[in-house]
Amino acid sequence: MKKLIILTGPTAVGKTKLSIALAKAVNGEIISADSMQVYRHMDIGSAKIHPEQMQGIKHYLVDIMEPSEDFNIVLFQTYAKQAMAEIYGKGKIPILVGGTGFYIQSVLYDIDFSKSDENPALRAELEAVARQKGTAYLHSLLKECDEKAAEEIHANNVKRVIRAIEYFRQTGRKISEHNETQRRKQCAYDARYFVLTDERQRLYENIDKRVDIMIKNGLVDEVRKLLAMGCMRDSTAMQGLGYKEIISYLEGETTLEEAVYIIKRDTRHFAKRQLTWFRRERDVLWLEKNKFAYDEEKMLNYMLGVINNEHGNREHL
RNA sequence: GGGUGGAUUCCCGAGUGGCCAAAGGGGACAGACUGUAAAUCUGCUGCUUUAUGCUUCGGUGGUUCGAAUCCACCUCCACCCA
Repeated sequence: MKKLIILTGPTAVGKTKLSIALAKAVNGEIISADSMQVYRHMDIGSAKIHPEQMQGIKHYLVDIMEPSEDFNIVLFQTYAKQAMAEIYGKGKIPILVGGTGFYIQSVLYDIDFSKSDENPALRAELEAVARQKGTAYLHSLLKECDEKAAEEIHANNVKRVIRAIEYFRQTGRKISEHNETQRRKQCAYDARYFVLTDERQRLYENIDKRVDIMIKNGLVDEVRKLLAMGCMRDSTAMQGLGYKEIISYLEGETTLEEAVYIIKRDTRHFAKRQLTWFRRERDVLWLEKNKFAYDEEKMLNYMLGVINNEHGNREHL
């Protein structure tokens, strides 16, 4: 099995910095697993790595889309696999770095997304149904075609209810069964899955600080330019933290102060959700910064030890 | 100095005699997630031995079978008049 290193963790924990040192130490190249850094012109708000910071380490899946295009997990998986093939071809190790846990999972377990395309017309139709007849009614439609999915998905979670219905209408199969199969998949690589974390309070403080810096660095201007470029408010890219809130401000719906408060708060919520995701993942190696005295070299040494161990993650758990 | 309005659980805020451990929102905490995932959604939030239990609605005392709700005094805050 091929070696794959994953370095993830909640937003603002310090993944980027550590990833460069790691890539240098293992002769690796970095594939960004980040749903927002794929977009060009979204540098400040996505906390994108600067080219100088890369220190010659090649990065994949950064700046590959226009904000007007919709990125998604299937594209991610496709491109990431291509990048990995390229990296293995060079005899190097791919390092997946980024906070989008779902993206990481799609590669690690090679989740199968091939059977069902998204169908914008159907989605729009079902959204209209939800609006006109209510979420309970929409949910009852799901119950008719996939009872198990209906049990698992809360009626209020309209997006997921719609996807489940869409899946059934397009493939004639139940998404609940598909999910069940995918869940049982074994890891496709000889992987080391590191999750960098810090004490909750420190993490939150860093988030607040980072948002202030983003504003200072011109986030508002960045968003203004994106809008001038014709970016639509409801595009996937503009759902990113820091973008949708600044748009609200620019549209006069909130003050800048309120927007900043909301960005900070929602980023904290996001970090919490990331942590919940990683806790649930199997075979994860937690890198708690305080246990390494916040010393990057100590963390790196530990990681190298794990990486060079033939037995992989399990031996260390 | 005089007058009026206010003080509610971590915060904001509803509650004007029993159905109130107290609506709603926020935060915090926990969780779900398999083609929008920085999205979307859920749960929970006084204490405990979980009960016709205990403590809580600025403080003290009172009225009442019963008070966050009524009365008296006190403390603090806001505004108005001097």
